[in-house]
Amino acid sequence: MRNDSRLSRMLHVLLHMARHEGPMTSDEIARMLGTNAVVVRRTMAGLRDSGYVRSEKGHGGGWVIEADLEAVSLLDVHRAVGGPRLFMIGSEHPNANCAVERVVNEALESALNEAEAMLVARLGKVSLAELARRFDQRCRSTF
Amino acid sequence: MRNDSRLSRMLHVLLHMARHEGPMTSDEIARMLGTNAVVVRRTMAGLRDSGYVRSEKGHGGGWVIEADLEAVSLLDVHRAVGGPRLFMIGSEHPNANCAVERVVNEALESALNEAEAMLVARLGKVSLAELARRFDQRCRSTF
DNA sequence: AATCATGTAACATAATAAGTATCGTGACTT
DNA sequence: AAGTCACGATACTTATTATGTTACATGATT
Repeated sequence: MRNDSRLSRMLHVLLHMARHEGPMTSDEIARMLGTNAVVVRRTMAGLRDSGYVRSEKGHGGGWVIEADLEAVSLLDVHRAVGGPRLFMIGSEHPNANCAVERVVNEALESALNEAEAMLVARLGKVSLAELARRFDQRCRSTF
Repeated sequence: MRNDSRLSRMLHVLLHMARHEGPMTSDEIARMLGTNAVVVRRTMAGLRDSGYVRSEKGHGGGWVIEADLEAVSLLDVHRAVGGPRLFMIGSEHPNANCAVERVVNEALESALNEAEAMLVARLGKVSLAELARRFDQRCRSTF
């Protein structure tokens, strides 16, 4: 698999739901994302457990957004979908016996931790509402 | 596979070689890393192509470090081993048709690019010599 | 000539997101 | 009450990529 695109996909879905009246079915969402309804349900389950969306069965059922757009950040969504590991690179043996290895790993992990802290801060600062506003602005500016 | 540990491993090896007289065989290195000689050759090939190490066949052969420790940064080594992708997360469809998707992906990629720039800058600022000095200091400080 | 060490190719393994098929369950419609 | 719709859950498959492993060829040294 090339990339973990769960965060990207879920943000895409949440913003659509925010501008959509009534529930959206997993099938509709799947077509939107170019994937499968089962994948949608699987990924949205995390959002449901976090209370950002609600799901309803039966006729007229589907997914409804419940989140306060101002209160939910991209970081919140990242965590809701499982908060996967961010970096591809790293070290085996975090606590190595070899002194050389320890020096190397401390240098690497320090750099990685700093980058992760920045990324987390950055994602935590942007709300769903902010993204929605950017979308609205972009739409208006085409006139 | 959990993590791409090629950078970590190669730094570990380079620092050992910097403190080691004469060539080290792939087998010695493999035992040091807890892996296989073929994996060592495969990974070290990148360092050889970048001119950081030299390999010699036959009796008394093996790997010799050639890098100027002051001139080679962790970033250089990262690139020499293939410069793999740094982040696990990202978006499919960098240039989506959907305006919502574009807004989402721009926000994500902006944050990722910023974190990547910081990480690259951080790795580019540390030289092999600096790591070697840290190692030497740590050894001295145990007396 | 024998031995040692690298170079290379081919194949296996592990981890994980994603894709797919299937069946169960609850809810709404008629 | 029956039928349909949509989610829930399970199981299996696929794709990707670093890593592990086996085997053999090539070149250098003794």
